[in-house]
Formats: sequence, C-alpha cells, structure tokens
Amino acid sequence: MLRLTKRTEYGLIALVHMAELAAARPPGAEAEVISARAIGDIFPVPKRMLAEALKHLQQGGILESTRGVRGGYRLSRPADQVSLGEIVSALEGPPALTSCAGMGAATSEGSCEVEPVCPIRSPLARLRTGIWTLFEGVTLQALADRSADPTGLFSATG
Amino acid sequence: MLRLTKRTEYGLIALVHMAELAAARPPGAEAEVISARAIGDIFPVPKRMLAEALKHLQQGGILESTRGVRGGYRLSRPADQVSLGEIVSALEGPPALTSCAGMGAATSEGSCEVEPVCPIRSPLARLRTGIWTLFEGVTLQALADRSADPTGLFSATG
DNA sequence: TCGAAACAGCACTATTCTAGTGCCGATTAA
DNA sequence: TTAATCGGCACTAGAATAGTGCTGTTTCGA
Ligand code: SF4
Ligand code: SF4
Repeated sequence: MLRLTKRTEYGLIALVHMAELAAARPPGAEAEVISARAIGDIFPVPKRMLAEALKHLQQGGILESTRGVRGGYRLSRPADQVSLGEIVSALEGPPALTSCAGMGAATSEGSCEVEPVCPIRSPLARLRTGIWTLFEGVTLQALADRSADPTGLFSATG
Repeated sequence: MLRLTKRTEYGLIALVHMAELAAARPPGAEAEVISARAIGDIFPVPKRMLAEALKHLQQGGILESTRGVRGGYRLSRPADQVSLGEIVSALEGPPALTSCAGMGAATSEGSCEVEPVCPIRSPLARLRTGIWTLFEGVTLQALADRSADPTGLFSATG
C-alpha cells in the first residue's frame, strides 16, 4: 500500500536527528560525527537495523563515515541540499510504481506478459514521475522543520 | 519501493479498458456490461486474479455488477468522475506511507515504539497527504487518455 | 425445467519481501 | 594492546503478495 520500509523510516529518523543537531550548531562549525550506537540510544529502534540503514545511506553518498573508536557518521552535505528522493532511493533502491517501471532501465527483459499491450504502463510511468518530483522537492531540511509543510504544496497555495 | 500490487494493476487495466470502450460509445448510450472472462481474453493476465480485482472494485462502489449469464461489470460512474485515489483505495485498502499512518485512525494503539518521540511522523503524514492529493487529482478519464499527462503537474506549468 | 455462464465468497498454497539478528573482519583513537 | 566503531556477508522468522480451487447463487436462454 505504498508504504516505506522500516529501514527507510529508521534512516530518516537518524537523518532528521542529524539535521536538527546541525541546525543547533553555530553556523560554519564543522559537523561532529555521531555513532550508530548513540542514535540508537536516543530512539527506541533496533540498533542493528539502524546501523543497516546508515550503511546504505553511506553507500548512497548521503552520509560520510569515520571508522574506529570515536568514529561515526555525519551528513556529507547540508540538510537543505539533500532531497527525500535521494534518501529513499538510497535506502530502498530505484523508485518504481509498477513492476515494469524501471526509472532508468525501461523494458527490463520480458518480465511482464502484458507489457506489449498494457494500457496503463505509460500513464503510470508519468504518475511515478509526478510522485518522484514530489520526493525530489522535499529536502531533509524541510523534514526537520517540524511545523513546516514538507511538500510545499499547501503552504504555497494557502 | 512504493509499488502497486499486481491486483491493482490488473484492476486498473480493466478500468482503463472500460473507459476506452465508453469513450468509443456514442454519447448518451448506456454502458454495456463486460464480463471478467471477456477482459481476460483481451489482456494476458491471470483471469482469476483479474476477477478478484473486479470484485474489490465492485465492493468499492466503482463498478456495478450484473450476475447470471450475459452478466458482467460496468462503470458505476463516468470515467471522469472516478479518481485514481478511489481505485487504489478500493484495491489495496486505505493509503499509508508509514506503519503508523492511519489516514483516519491515527495513533492506532501502541503499534510503534518510536511514536512518542518520532521526529518523522508528522512530516511524513503531511507528505502522504500530498501524494494522496496527487492520486485524487488523477481521474480514470485522464489515465485512459494515453497521450495526456495524468497528473496535470507538467502540462499545467509547461 | 434444465443447464451453462457469470458473479460472490471462502480458503488454500507457494513465492517473495520485510524485519531483525549473528558473526567476523578492518580500522582507529586511547 | 584494547575497545569502539564501521563494513560485509549470511541467516532466520514472519508477513505480504501472487495465484489457484472450490462451492454457491443468480440469471438468461434453450
Ligand atoms: S506492463 Fe502494465 S501490467 Fe505489466 S508491469 Fe507494467 S504496468 Fe504493470
Ligand atoms: S511513529 Fe515514526 S517510526 Fe513509528 S511508524 Fe510512525 S513514522 Fe514510523
């Protein structure tokens, strides 16, 4: 039902937490690293899953990691330069709305029998683009601003 | 990965097909019923699953059914008065982006440990609303118009 | 009257995905 | 040296998805 995975939620929680820490820092100050353990101590989430999410975020280029004792993670970019699209993409792979909807790799060899005559493939691909545009437009900064409207859809019109 | 289920896709295929049939009919003509078997003969989808999807659409009030031989389904409303939101909702239940995101029933008894301190609950709930607004804005008619942009996001601005 | 075509409901299996855990190696500051 | 930390692989248990089977009910038409 269009649901994000738990891993994604855990990753988002960690990122929002980091963004809030960054917002509380004096401007220009370098971001301190924070360990997976430390984040897990703050939020009641399975520490191991959280570590898994952070790993994926590192691989996606959203976090930078430092190994060894006193190691940890930090945002590789300011929070207002990280889009939710990037985050979700790093945590659960390339976006798809249908089984055939390769964002980059369209027509992924005969997976779906219907494809040659499918009347919904093209419209749904466009819809997916629309959804993704939404995700790309939401920054981590906007997510961390609790009271703000992350989508900008309503605050812009109302 | 934010994917629709196969059942939903099959249901959408059937609906779009019916909408196309309706578009080919002279205005004012009553919609003919079409059986699940007939639709299954046109598209290479598992007939039984298709029937399952049609059943759900009937329960959701989107299709009207006629039983007995020569029976079948037809749209209960014109295609431009059926939103994709309704369709998806009928086929895969109420929308949710997170595990806690009851559209109607918020705070569904202690399912998530994080909830009291969750920093992403509120922003994601708003994002889900944004996505759902998108779905509500797309009509079956728009989906059946192959060349058109179903979301209206791009044709409106460009 | 009878039978076939169609919807309606229930239940079932197999496969895939998700959630979560375990383990061990590599790195690094103390 | 040691302990804390990231990094990679693999594994289990549970849930969701995909798909099928069967039986009942309605209705048209022969
Ligand atoms: S071709 Fe059509 S039925 Fe097949 S996966 Fe794509 S959208 Fe779904
Ligand atoms: S409370 Fe937060 S972590 Fe829990 S399900 Fe809702 S969004 Fe996810």
